[in-house]
Amino acid sequence: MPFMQGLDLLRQSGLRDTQPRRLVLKALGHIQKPATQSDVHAWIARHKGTVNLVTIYRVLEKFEELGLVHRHPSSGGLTLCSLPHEKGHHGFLSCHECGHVEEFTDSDLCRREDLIARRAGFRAREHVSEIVGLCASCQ
Amino acid sequence: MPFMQGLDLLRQSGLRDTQPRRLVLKALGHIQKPATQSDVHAWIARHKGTVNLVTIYRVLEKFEELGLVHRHPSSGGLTLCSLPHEKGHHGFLSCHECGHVEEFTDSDLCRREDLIARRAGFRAREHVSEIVGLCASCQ
DNA sequence: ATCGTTGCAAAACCTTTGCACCAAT
DNA sequence: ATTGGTGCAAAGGTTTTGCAACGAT
Repeated sequence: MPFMQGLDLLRQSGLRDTQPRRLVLKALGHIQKPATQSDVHAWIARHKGTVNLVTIYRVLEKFEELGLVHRHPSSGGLTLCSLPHEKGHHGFLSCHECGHVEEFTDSDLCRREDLIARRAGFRAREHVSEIVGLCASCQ
Repeated sequence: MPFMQGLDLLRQSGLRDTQPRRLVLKALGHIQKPATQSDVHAWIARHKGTVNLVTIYRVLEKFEELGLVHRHPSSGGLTLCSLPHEKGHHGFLSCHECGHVEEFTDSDLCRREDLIARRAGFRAREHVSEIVGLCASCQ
């Protein structure tokens, strides 16, 4: 149950443990692909739950602030963070066939990016990176 | 005139050379930051031009297909491609202070990304990368 | 003359806001 | 009891669509 971590994280952040938040967490945990607010809404409805779409916007906004949910560069969709304890920059691997997404961290990649920035006179603050391709089971 | 390349590219692609397309190209060439369709529309209006917003959506859609315009990962804004001849993956450096954007290519970064993908069982097809920080003149 | 492009109006969508009520602490 | 969270209705904004007219070749 990867999404049980979410509830702990909520409490730690002083947020209340409510039904809508639990359901959104559960939905994201099952969908396992970048999803829109509307996808989450539909998933919950399909599973006999009821959460107002506006609430889903607000819940996901909070989750994103907490770093519990990430927004994907290319699709704009949202997913549960799968590496909630790893420090540093999180990159994404996305399968363009089945939509499967994995996160990764790689310090060599980070260092390289910092170097590129420095050479251009930039002081890097954050990185965004996504690798799109075919996952193991889609090849 | 970096955006004069655009007209050539249009002809090469068999597209017609029209006033709206010229104006959009000119606007992007001057704005030099990630811009929305509405930003481009406003720029043109401010410079005594008239292009319907719907047309701007359609023009930019075409430009993006041609690779003449890029969409930025973090902001979603559009910019003229500044490295239209460089082969391979284009990454972005963006300044979060002034909005200035530069593109870069870096084969070491690409190789590293391919390696990360391979280790996860992915076959990489395309990369998205953006480095957000402070540009030289904003530090 | 042909057919790609554009403008207009409207529809369809997506996201945000205000406010009253509800519920977790 | 307090205060954060939620639902509802409505507003605001963005993007898309259909169709007739226009204009580049």
